[in-house]
Amino acid sequence: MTASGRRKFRREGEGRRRRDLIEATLDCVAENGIEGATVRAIAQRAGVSAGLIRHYFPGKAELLQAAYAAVVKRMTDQAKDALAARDARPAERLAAFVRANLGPPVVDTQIFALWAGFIARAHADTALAAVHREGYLGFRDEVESLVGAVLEEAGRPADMAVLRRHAIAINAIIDGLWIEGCMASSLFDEGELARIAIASVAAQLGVDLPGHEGSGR
Amino acid sequence: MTASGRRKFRREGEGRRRRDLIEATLDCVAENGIEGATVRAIAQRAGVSAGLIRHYFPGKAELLQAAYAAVVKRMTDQAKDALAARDARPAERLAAFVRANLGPPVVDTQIFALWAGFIARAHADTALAAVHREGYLGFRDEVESLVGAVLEEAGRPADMAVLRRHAIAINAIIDGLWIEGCMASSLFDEGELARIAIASVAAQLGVDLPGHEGSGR
DNA sequence: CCCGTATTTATACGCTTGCATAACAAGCCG
DNA sequence: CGGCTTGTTATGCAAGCGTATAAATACGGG
Repeated sequence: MTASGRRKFRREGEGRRRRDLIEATLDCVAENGIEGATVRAIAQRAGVSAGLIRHYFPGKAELLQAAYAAVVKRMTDQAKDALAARDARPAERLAAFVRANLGPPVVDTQIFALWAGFIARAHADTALAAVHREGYLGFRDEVESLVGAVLEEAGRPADMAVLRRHAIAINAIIDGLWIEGCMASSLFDEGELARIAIASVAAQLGVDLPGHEGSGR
Repeated sequence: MTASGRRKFRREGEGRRRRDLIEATLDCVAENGIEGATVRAIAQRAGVSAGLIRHYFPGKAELLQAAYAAVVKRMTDQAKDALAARDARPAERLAAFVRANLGPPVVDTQIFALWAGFIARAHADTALAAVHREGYLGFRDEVESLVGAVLEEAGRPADMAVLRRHAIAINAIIDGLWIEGCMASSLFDEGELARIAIASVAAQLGVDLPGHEGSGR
């Protein structure tokens, strides 16, 4: 008898392993904060030994960066899906965009925990900050171009400066409501955040948007 | 020769020491994130030995709670000062409130770093979460009562539900702009955030507020 | 079928962390 | 001015961290 206590294992492709490790990292961060994402905890959740992490990532820092990039991608993809789905009127697309960002898949305790954990760390970690900035600017550009189309449709085309201010404000509304929703989801009815946001955006732009009370119902 | 390498020290009152330790904790968190706030780092910055912390706080967790409570107090006090200063028209008070929350003392990298660090941890630490919730609800109540007064002045008193929705939206605008300002202050001119917020709030409520472009200048 | 290689595990190392403890000294009270 | 209280320091400890390294295993190509 060999008495070999060594674990059996299967070899996996690099892509698969990296994905699993990132997913395990996100689970750990969501559950116990970023400080709960230790190398050992991540490895255990991924079902591998701790040393394997350093076979696929130069260090823990790089794994965290990859994990945060995955979070950013998940959030922005959700929003962009909402845009691709409708190629209808600009006002409808803007409303759908707002709704997508304040609905169940994005407004989520776990995603917020990830966001908060990484945002906090981004202050001391310039690499994480870069990942964040990239995703953020993409989001804001999206809002700006949507607003431009909506105002054009309404016959009130706006110059760049006005457009920029609208985008900043609308972005703030979405962000603010998203945070409130994530941190105290029990305080809001289903769809309430989206309705508040759409009404607020409509007031901001001085247009009617499908889905809020002043829109013909 | 005694060869005593032991440090000289002065005895201080309890209040003073606790305040210094909290201040040192905030400095550490702001500088290196919450993970940079180790017992030893805090003690060094406070100019005392590490063991003293446990003489004034049961453990590190309680020190962090006290520090976060100090942050919350600092932020809300700033805003409430803006209210006390003017007992003029409700519209002016609301504008001052918004401006106070989006000006230099509150919009600040360091305060944001503190906020982000604690918010992230609040997900796994129920005591911190309680501290946060308390400060947050106070803020929102303030907004709600201000909005009520403004609408009353405008001759359009609103029922509770409408008031609540307005407060949620306005709170979101302030929060969102605050975050944007803290994270990318270089992207905004001086006072720009406050101007955008006031314009947005004015549009939201359908009233004129002192300090935005449609207000008679 | 066996060898070679790349994946994976296991173990150990150095460091830092929060916390406990005991020695020490500052300042008050008699 | 000497003793006592207690604020304060210094030292040590066990646990946990990220990382380095070498052994062991899976699995494809000869």
